[in-house]
Amino acid sequence: MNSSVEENYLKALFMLSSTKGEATVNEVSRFLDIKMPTVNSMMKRLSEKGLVIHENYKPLKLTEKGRLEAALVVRKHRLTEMYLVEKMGFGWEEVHHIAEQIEHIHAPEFFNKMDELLGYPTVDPHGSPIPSEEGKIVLNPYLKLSECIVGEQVELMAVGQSSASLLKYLNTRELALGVVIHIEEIEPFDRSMHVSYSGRTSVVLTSLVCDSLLVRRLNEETK
Amino acid sequence: MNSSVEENYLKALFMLSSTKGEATVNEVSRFLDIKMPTVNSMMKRLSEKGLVIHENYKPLKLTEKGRLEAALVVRKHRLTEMYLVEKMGFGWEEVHHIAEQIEHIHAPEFFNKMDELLGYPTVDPHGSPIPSEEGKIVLNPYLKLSECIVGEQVELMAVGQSSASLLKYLNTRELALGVVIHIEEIEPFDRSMHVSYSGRTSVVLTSLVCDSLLVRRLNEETK
DNA sequence: CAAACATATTAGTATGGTCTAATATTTTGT
DNA sequence: ACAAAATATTAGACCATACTAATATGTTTG
Repeated sequence: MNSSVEENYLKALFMLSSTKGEATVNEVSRFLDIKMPTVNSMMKRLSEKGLVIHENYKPLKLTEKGRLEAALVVRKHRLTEMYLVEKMGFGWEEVHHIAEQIEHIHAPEFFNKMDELLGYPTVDPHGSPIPSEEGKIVLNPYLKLSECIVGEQVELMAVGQSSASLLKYLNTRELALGVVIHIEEIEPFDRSMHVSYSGRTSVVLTSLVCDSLLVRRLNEETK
Repeated sequence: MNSSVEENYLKALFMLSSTKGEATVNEVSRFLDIKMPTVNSMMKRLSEKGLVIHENYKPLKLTEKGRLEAALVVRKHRLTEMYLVEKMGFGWEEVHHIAEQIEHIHAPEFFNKMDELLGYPTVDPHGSPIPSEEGKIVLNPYLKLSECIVGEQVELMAVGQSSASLLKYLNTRELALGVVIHIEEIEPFDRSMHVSYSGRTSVVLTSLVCDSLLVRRLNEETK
């Protein structure tokens, strides 16, 4: 059984290495705000436990076992966040620090119950996938709005980063999750979009906003 | 801020000293299954933090501050148990070990939300009071069924100790929380009771069972 | 009341998880 | 390619939380 501290290192490594498949001691150190020697010795321990591959002066990698255990922590975190928002009525900005603690609870039945009550979601409202109990994750579930082209119809599924200001911005424009957006026009020089949705037409979204909105295509071929 | 380990010592002391107002190092040691010297040095620390009164070779007492912080841990534990049962559908036997972990989460808003969703309960189904946010507890909320007299009508509010066998026993007799029990007769020689409820009459409950059932009087004077 | 027993304390050790300072290695820039 | 900078590692310290062994105090009982 891993301690919550060990779980935090695994989770950090999981997230930092998600693209390149590896991460450095320095990156983990900055991410967790823990000094490098501490990270170093912890990585030695995790390596002895068979969770991390750590050769001197080389980047860190998770073993398959380490990847699984890290994914389960991420699963617990994201399920908790969704549960707090969907079932208890918290706002998205309030739940992170609670989930950071609850993710270390050792009680699979507790998280499986949340999963059940939430209807087995595979992604959270930030577009981040929720790993399954087996550590599986759906990949690239959503698309950025900015990657779409003129004429497409898409459904708003999640927001990439939910700053208070962005959420407020979306609110004032009645852009809620689930809204169907039709792309009318894209300005080539600044990549801003003219879109219509819910009766509104020619709403302009800057490229910054379009980069933050995660959508699903609704065209015929995707069905 | 107290660590979860410190919180466990405070909670132990709170529960062990609830009747006499004090407890010994030995009692805490047995209760937590931690060796006496460890308890001793921890009590020294808690004493320095102003949470415990500890004079050499004397019993331990909580200070007012210590009592409050302990009560808040108990509050978190009992609210969590109730929430898991009432809102998530767990059975009473499953929730203790989950609550033992969640009680150490530092997030008042989380527990206050549970409290709100539960309708601000003051006692849990074992008849144990749930301390308020200010550490206040209702005293002697319920009565044992065995303390009642012939002719009284009472409502089953809680069970003193919920062993699997007792719960099963109650189940087979359709004795659920909220059932109104009428006391028909008490056998003087073994203190067993003949009671009626929900259409059943002359059901015999042994004194052992009557000691475990916590009830509330329904007679006129109590209103 | 004194011996035996239970309880409490002190002293010393270990491990997990953190730090700083010193040193080693790798990467970067001229 | 070499010096400087960035990164990584080792060594040594500290605190929290546990332990065992040894000792001290308090309680019970013949």
